Amino acid sequence: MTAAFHADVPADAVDDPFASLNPAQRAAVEHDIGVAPADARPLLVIAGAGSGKTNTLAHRVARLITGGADPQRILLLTFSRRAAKEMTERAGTVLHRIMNVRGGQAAATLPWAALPWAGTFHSIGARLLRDYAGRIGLDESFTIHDRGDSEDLMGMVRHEIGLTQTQKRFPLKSTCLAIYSRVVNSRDTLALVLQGTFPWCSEWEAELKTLFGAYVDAKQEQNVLDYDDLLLFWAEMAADAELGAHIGGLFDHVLVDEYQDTNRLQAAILMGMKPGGEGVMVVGDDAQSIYSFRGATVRNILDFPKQFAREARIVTLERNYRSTQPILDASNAVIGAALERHAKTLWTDKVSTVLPQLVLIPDEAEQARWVCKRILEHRETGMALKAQAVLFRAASHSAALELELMRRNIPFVKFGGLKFLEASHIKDVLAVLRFAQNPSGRVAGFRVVQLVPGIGAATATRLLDAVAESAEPLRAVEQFAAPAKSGGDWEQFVALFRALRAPGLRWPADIELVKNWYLPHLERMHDDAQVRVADVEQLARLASGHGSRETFLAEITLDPPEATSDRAGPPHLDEDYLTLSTIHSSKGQEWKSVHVLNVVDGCIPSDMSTGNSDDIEEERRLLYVAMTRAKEHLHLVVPNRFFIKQQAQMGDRHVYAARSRFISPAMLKHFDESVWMTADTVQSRKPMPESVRMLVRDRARNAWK
DNA sequence: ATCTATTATCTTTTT
DNA sequence: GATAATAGAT
Repeated sequence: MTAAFHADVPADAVDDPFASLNPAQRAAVEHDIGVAPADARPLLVIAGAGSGKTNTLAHRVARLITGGADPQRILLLTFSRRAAKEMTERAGTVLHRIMNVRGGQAAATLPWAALPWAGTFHSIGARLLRDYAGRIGLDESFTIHDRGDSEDLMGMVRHEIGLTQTQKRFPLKSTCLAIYSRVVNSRDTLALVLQGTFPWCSEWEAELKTLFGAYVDAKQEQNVLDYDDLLLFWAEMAADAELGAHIGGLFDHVLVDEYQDTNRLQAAILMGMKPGGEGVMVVGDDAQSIYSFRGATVRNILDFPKQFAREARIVTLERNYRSTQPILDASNAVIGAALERHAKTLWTDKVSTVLPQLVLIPDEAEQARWVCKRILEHRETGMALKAQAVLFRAASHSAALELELMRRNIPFVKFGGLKFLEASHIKDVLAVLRFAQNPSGRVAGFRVVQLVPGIGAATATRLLDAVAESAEPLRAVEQFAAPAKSGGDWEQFVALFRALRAPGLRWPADIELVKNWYLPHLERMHDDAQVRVADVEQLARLASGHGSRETFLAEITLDPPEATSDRAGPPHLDEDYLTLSTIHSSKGQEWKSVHVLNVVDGCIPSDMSTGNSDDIEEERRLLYVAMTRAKEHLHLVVPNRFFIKQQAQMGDRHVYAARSRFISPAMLKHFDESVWMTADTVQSRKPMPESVRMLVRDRARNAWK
């Protein structure tokens, strides 16, 4: 259908819809257009920060379609769901513009049903696994564990095989899962991962190996998959000669965004589907690689050109459309000090006399006040809150600022950190739905059953065993002899379970049933039931937007609502609000004004990752990413005194922090340095803070330990 | 066997 | 300052 458009439109039309692209972007967009799909060379686009990467990808997709590609056969893999959505919309916009330019009739009839195969690696993996479940010995009613669920299952297995009773403390379940995940995603051996990333767990290598084996068995028995399985199983399918070719054959074009943050497993998926590299295009920037803690490796980008049967073409985008030259100068200086990177210097024609600001502040409380003040000043000059953001290394770093913003009634939305899904009442509701969907899943079942008064761990285990042995889960539940004291509460649960398993049930009726059953328990268990009820209502609203219980459960775990604000639900879209975000979650975004909090050693780089030089280099890139989010105004804030929560034996304390090591004295010329000290502050410093006395006392005591 | 209170441990970033 | 394993009360 779309091929027809191509035929009757000259590529060099006067009203060229691609006129806004620069030569490098154009080269990427036009790469091998008109070449038979099977002959197209792979393409690597190295796209510097703010170089119009999204725009280029969107134009590329549109160009492929006008060139005759079938949108149903384009696979577009992005890093987040949000990015997939944005990319799809942008491509649609470009396409519509092209069609309008090239004669209205076509535009009116264009069947632009978006891109059905645009999404994250994980969500596309989930979909393929659901489609091919039968072929690979998987029951298609599988449920997907989020990180919390996976940790709980790891904990259950660890307990079952007796690793909780060891002499010396065994690693926490969260650590065990982190190690396991790292092994899977990096495709390294357990020994190597332990040595490189978790040296303090090395002594447990043999036990960990046993534990992971049992964990994998448990997942299979219970018909659950964790995040890593979505990639792992996909990679396994892709590695199979026949199945891999079949799945690869579903697509003519495979485009991958943020390729610097993919791991070896993801690269293997790509290789398995398209060993010849035909129709493969990846976009990334090694200077913005910030996810190595998740197994991502820059090697994917570096090795890409020679990885396939056909050598890849490389296009580099160096022109920056986002920031002013002074902001770029400072950012380039920071990344220029990196040990190893692809030489690439961003440039722009956006002149400005405003240098990025580096401001020294007495302490964190003052930092919060100062940032609020600057934000309001910006707004006075007509800059909406939506055009401003505050970025930080760890979610907890914004606590003081959040208080100050609330005190001043400045609306904000926070990205990153604690999620909606981690609240216990939300987990309860989802666990009920998950248990109904897949009664073999013990993590969900274990949680749900214990909500009934009088039922604890022991009874729950007996029930789950009964369910596992029975062919018909509902019957096992109905016939189960619950403790007498659970009485009516138990009967109500059985009634709920029966209703949820009934064949005629139409989503989202499920959620109403669960809500009615759960609310009384919520009142009973929590004093602050009010707020929690509002969260459950919010979840119910979310649920009604999905087609079925199965898709709702899958999508909510793969694409959790990521913003949290203190009120239930984010502010309305038409309202103006400030963005607070971890640097990781700020990837791909931009604002007119950006504040970066705590630009001190101990935060950036984080205390946690000063171990080896690779970690430190990643922290440097993190600062680079934060700085390059700014279009016009960039403020780096350096609190002099900085409160940290340390190990118990040291106690909480203030430390006198130094400016981040990533901003060397030689770089100061790129900044406008200032010191902020109010009369207010000078006075408040007179009384000795309590915690400083504590530190002295602790030191005296520790000297004898 | 369940529920409640107490003590010891660890505290980044996320699909 | 939350979480997890443990001890004690019902």
